[in-house]
Amino acid sequence: MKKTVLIYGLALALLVFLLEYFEYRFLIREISTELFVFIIALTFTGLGLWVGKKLTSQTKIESPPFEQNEKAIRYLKISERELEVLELVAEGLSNKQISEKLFVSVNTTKTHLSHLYEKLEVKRRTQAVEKAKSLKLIE
Amino acid sequence: MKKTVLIYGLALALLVFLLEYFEYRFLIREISTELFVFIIALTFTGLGLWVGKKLTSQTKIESPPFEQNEKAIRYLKISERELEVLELVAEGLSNKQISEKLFVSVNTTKTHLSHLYEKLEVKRRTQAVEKAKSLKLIE
DNA sequence: TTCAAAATCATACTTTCGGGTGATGTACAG
DNA sequence: CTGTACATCACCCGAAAGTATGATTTTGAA
Repeated sequence: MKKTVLIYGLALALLVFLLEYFEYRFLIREISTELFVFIIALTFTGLGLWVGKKLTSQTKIESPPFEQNEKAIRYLKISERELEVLELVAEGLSNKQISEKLFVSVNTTKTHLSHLYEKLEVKRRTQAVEKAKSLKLIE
Repeated sequence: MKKTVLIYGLALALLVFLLEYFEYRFLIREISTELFVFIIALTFTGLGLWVGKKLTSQTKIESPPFEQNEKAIRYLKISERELEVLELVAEGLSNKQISEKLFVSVNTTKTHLSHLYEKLEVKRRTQAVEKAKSLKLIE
């Protein structure tokens, strides 16, 4: 942002001096003054647009890139592994599929899930996913 | 947008003519040419910035208030009742709870769900919810 | 080292889901 | 009137999910 302003300032200064240097030699006397003014106006309009775009494009946020609510995770004492299971549940995987992905037994997955249900105060996987999403624990 | 461009064009034209009219009378001879150029540059930079802002501010959308994809619902031949069940499933309710809410038997709910799974080409309720949300069938 | 939390797994049991099939009633278009 | 779509319900069966309890191992902090 500061860089943009600096570049713009330099460009402006340079142009002013160039114009000043050439003004009586070629431009002003050969082309009409109105055209001269028009060219300057157009040039700086372009520059203004460009700068405006530069300045706003950084402010404009397309789609918030998902900020995981780590505070909530810590507060609810949800462990790494439990969060992994939760993410896979949210993808619609069955306990069996989750177990295969994580290289553990189905029993382990079920244990993790039970703990998750307690911590999230829910009874079913669908509710867990809903709550986790609303709390931004997962995407 | 078109209005903005029009206003901008008129302003530009007007300014050019004004400057042309006054150029030899007062400005050019009294103030230095470099200052003259500078003022024009600054003015049109401002205009450029303003126009740029006008053009981009309309593109920015705050938060789309959820537009149900009715075309998809029709295309997938999902019935009213099925959609109701789907919404309740998405809220994390069990088949039993859904049945009680809709005053039907669990069997009916299960039948609706079976049809939904076929139409959505999924196997489980969690996947159905995921797909339905991505297709904007439900919120 | 000791203690606690986390991760792992097991066994047993209950509940819920989902698939398959078929039946009935209604409403609506052709 | 007849076929089609929809909604309703039932029964059965197997798979998946969830509960309860207990055990072992790992890990990291006190």
